[in-house]
Amino acid sequence: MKKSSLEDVAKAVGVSKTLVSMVLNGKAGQYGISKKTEERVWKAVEEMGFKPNATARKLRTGKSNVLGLIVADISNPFYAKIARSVEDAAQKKGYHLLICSSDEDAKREADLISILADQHQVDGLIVSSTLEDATMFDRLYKQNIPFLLLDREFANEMFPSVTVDNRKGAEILIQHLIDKGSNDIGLISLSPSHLSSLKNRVNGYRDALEKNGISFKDELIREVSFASLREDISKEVEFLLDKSRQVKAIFALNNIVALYTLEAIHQKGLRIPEDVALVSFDDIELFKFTSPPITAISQPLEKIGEHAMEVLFTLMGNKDNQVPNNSADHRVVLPVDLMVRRSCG
Amino acid sequence: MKKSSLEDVAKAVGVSKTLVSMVLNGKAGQYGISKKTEERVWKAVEEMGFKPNATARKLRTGKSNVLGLIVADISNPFYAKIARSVEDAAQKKGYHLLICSSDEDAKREADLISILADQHQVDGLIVSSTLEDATMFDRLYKQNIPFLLLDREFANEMFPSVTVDNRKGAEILIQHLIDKGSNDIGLISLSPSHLSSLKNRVNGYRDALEKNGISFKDELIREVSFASLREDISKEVEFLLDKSRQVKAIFALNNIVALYTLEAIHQKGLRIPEDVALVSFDDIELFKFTSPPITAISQPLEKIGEHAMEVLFTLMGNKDNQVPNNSADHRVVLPVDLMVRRSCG
DNA sequence: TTGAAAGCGCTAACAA
DNA sequence: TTGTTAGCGCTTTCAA
Repeated sequence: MKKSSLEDVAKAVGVSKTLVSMVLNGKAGQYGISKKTEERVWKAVEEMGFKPNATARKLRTGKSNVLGLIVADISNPFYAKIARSVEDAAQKKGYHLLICSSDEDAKREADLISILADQHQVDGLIVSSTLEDATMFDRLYKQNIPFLLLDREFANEMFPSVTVDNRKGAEILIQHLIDKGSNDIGLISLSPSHLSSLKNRVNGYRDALEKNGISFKDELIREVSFASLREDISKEVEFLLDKSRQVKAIFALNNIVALYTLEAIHQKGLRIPEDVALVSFDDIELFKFTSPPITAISQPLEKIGEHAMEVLFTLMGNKDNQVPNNSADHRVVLPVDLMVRRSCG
Repeated sequence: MKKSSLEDVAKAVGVSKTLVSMVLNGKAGQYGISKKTEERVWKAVEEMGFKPNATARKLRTGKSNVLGLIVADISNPFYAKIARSVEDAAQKKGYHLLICSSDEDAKREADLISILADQHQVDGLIVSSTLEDATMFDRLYKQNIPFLLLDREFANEMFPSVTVDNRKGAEILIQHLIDKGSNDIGLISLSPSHLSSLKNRVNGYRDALEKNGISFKDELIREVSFASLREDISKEVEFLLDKSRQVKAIFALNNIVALYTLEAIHQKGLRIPEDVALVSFDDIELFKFTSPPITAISQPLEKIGEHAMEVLFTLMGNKDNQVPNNSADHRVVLPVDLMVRRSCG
């Protein structure tokens, strides 16, 4: 069974391809095509089960209704939720998503960006970037390819982005710990630690200490590697919870770190929150079910997708007109919520 | 900055588009292009940062290196893991994935299949289908579009598929419960219950009872709706754990059901496993961290992706030759593992 | 060893 | 109110 083309439909109806194309694109009125002809076209389209070839259309118009989404790891529930949120928002506008995982690998991410932008020529690109320098995005900008940074941004650049208020979130979280009586709070970060989201969380941590007149101790900030999370975290938990340090609470900088930290604490035979409190950024479903449930900062995931699409949509409409990509309108920072559970008393 | 085309490269080197195309596709040797010319072409390609336009290529050759993946919900960690597994396997062969969620909605799934197959004309389609009848896939078969069913299949059809041994898995799981002393075992299924994976799990449950001479009680099989899981499950847990029924264990048919069941049991103030045991199909990371950790059947997720790509790859190579889609070689059933944790004593 | 030309299926400018 | 034609960027005959 061969797929039918515009030409087949045109022949069947006895009109030109042009006319069929016009009807299909809802321009029958605009071109003053007679109602009767239009109906005959629709009927044939229906009967033949004709579906316009998106590839040909893309080649001609430059529009494919496909967007690229690059995240660190689609199997991380946090990104999976974000992806779903973006998918839903995109779907409402008739777009679909090419989803790729970069594994926080700069080379891989750069490759993916190039493949999606240069080869597949997606209409727009949404990236939760692991890159440290912005040249890749400068290039996209110069190439006039609409793109949007998600979750992470670049310090000195004004690229369009949708992020959450990481700094404020961390501050609220730490303030909560302090209110609960913890003063010596360990922090477990992870590399690549240049990520804006992580940096801002550390800043929020410092803000909270400062506001409460607690002195900042460099040695309480630990960093583990993405490649060897489990072992590193076990070691750092050991380090932080050494009696000499009097650490009574640990701030895990993201959901995965929180999980391994929880595991490490359990393995040491310590109780949460009696022996040590635990809080995390990136609230995930799982945190409701752990023992004990973990207090965390929750991000407005549905909003993230909605805003992402809204901004990107604007950008895509503005491909070659005056509104510059670096307009402040194109930088959205969403508020976060503190989810209080039982992991800090 | 405009993207460069084959023509630009050709002009820069002073040769024809044909030649550049040949070089780019690694056919320089095959056509006897001189080493010197080839080098000049590569140099120009490099300098100009030329990337072949995948859309144009697709239009000409029919190949896009894009596959479609349709799952119920990409934010369900089970599907997220599967997606990642497929992504990795696909990536190794140079393919990327258009990922869509159907929300177990038949209409939506059918639409997605049509959009991916007919409009975007993906090279292949991987579907974890929620459909009850197979006409959609009959159509794909007739259209010669390579596709593969994942996780779920159709009872009387021999479509290519990669599934796990749901029946055996459920049997092992229930046997484990019986060994631990449970005889009256409730089962919480969910609609759409026509899914082969779910049906087979119920069959496995019956197999185990039968082998142990335990009489099957219809009223112990409960079904909840995908749309109102939480409330339904709360009700069914209430029903099953009513004293009159003496149910000492509950089998949750998938991961989401398990979570809500866990929640419902906790809310009733009952202890697991002392008051009631709980087991689940679909092992997910989370089950290691719940209180108590949940005994479950684990599926070989990486293998699923690998086999999926292997089968699909064969199919794609066989688009129009003799090997029929319904060859037994194209139906893979993978074994599963019992992960014993603390939720059944 | 290389090039010219046709054509994949569509849309849009222009003509009628 | 409808049709003709060119061309998006590529690959692939066929010819030289």
